[in-house]
Amino acid sequence: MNIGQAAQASGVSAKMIRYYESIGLIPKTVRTEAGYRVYSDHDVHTLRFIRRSRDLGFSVEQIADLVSLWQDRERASKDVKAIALEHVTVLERKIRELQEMASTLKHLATNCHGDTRPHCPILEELANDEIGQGHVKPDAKFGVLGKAPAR
Amino acid sequence: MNIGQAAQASGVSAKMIRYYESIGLIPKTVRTEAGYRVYSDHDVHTLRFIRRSRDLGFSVEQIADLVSLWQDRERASKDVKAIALEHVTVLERKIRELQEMASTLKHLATNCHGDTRPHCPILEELANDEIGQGHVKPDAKFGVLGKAPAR
DNA sequence: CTTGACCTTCCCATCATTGGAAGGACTAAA
DNA sequence: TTTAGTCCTTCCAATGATGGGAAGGTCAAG
Repeated sequence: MNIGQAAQASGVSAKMIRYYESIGLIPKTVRTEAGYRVYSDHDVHTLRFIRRSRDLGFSVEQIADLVSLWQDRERASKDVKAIALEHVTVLERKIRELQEMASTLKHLATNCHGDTRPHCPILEELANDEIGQGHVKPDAKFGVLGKAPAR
Repeated sequence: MNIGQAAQASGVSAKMIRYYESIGLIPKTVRTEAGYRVYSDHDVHTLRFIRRSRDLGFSVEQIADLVSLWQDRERASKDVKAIALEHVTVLERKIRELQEMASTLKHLATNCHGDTRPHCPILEELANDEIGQGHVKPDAKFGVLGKAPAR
């Protein structure tokens, strides 16, 4: 099957399939004489594995590890579990950061009349020189809201 | 004061100050004869406002709106509140997505022995062809974990 | 043989941020 | 005064995962 059909069947866009190939996450496929990439059901199975890993928020780097463990029949399940739990830790830290932002904002918004007058505690708080550098302090490796898988 | 001191005082890196200037979030500063940017306490105040907005996860675009409302003495507080609440909505959706990922992973990890044997429910689930396209389905505009403010 | 849907590669944009190179400016000490 | 070191300037590139689009080749149906 061609790349478009593999994309359809796996839920990974053709663009991303080519990208995954280019970075070595998936091996280079067989090509037709005309240069078209050809995919097997097995390839689609792998792409689905990758897509579900993405859906769970794993990075491409982690997915590479997961795929190689998946294909290794001698693997130790603790190696997989370690990746998963490490990721859970990151997710939970992110969740806490976002929750702190949301609760701060909700609190401020609660105290804001939201009418046509200019007085606004939200702006006052943002302009408050008393609050130090850190406060919530997003972690060094990951930001606030990222860019999109966007299927 | 020079850009380095303004960076120190505001918690916004010199790099970012130049960037914010280049995109018009802050106005161009006065320069010394040698071309050095010069900042006042007022400028630092604005930079702190911006930094705190970033800490709360607002996008640069939203911050531009907030800054202009902040500087507008005729503003209506409802305009500020609307931006804040819109952002809360986004944050909360993001939180739910991450929570779903984390709980799925924790559940899978619980069922994984995590020993030296190869059997692993985590990989089995990732490889499970029964699960459809969407399932958790990260939203279209924002991804899983983004890049960093990283102070 | 044409049309339209597919495929190819290549480059660009996103978002906020960091890193670094090349070169000029300033400051303190020798 | 020279020199070392730190600061500043601009410009270019990379990050991560993805989409958009152009220019051009291929294929199947009509």
